[in-house]
Amino acid sequence: MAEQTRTFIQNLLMVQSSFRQAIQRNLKKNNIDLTFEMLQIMVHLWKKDGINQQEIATKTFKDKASLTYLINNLTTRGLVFRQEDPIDRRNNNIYLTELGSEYGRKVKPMLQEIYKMASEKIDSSNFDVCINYLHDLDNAFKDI
Amino acid sequence: MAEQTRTFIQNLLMVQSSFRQAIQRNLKKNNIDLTFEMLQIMVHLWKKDGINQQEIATKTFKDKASLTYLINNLTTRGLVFRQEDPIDRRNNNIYLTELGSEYGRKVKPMLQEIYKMASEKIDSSNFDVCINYLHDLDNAFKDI
DNA sequence: TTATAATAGTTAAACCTTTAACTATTATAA
DNA sequence: TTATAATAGTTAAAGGTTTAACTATTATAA
Repeated sequence: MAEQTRTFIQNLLMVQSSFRQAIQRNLKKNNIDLTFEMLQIMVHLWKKDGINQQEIATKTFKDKASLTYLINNLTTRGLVFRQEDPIDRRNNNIYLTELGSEYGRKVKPMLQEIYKMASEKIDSSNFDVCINYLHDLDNAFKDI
Repeated sequence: MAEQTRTFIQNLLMVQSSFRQAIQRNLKKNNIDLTFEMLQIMVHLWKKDGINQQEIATKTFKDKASLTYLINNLTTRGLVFRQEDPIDRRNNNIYLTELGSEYGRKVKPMLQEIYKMASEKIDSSNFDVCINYLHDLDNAFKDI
């Protein structure tokens, strides 16, 4: 029923906002000079660097033009650098600097703690149902 | 468990992105010159105008500074106007213009159709569980 | 092989968000 | 009553997003 979907989206945007604020608040509290968006990029690079901008864009649901901007900003801060892929010269592979890796050792535990604290207030038995709900919505919107 | 929450947030951001794109796509298809953000404001005004900027900000999970910007933009397009509240002169009450109301008669059915189409692909029996999941997450992040 | 299409990235312009400092107004407590 | 706090809104600066047009490179099909 349409009104349920409307309500769900409303609440989804609410969570997106409170999540964002929680992240920003904790970055600040820990004196970490990163924006929410930069962090989104870095999280993926801490898992695996040397991936190109388009891959990062896809993983973070961002536009490739946003990636140009964000990678510029992260480069300026000395956290990452671009390296042209010798096999396919259209690609810029993005690598962490030593400083970029170091940030990870500080920030990843902070993130883990945030997720852990949130998890303790959630009834995890509903996880699968809720993830499916999100997937169904995502597929629906992609076709509309 | 923390990894579930991490996954949920990831998927939530995915849905937020596909929802946004669906809205933008359909606005464009129907030649409606509104951004996603302007639409968020207008949706609330079509329900009830004469509310102040802070109320709109709260309802849309936006900052009051964003509202100043967005109301300026909507005013420029001739869709709304500000009116100082005579009872509490700190407030700007926002009213629809005739053009703003007219937009609603075109855009509201489009939105309703989007929600309706999405709803048809969702198992609505899980709605309550999923809304509660969102509320729990929201409360958790507000405390972190 | 060569023309064409697809892909990765950049740029510029317009738009939106966030933060902090600021003004104006109203509420509250000593 | 008056000083103080709280609330609504604005502003400026820095940052992020979106779109379309663009370049460079690689893949594909005639």
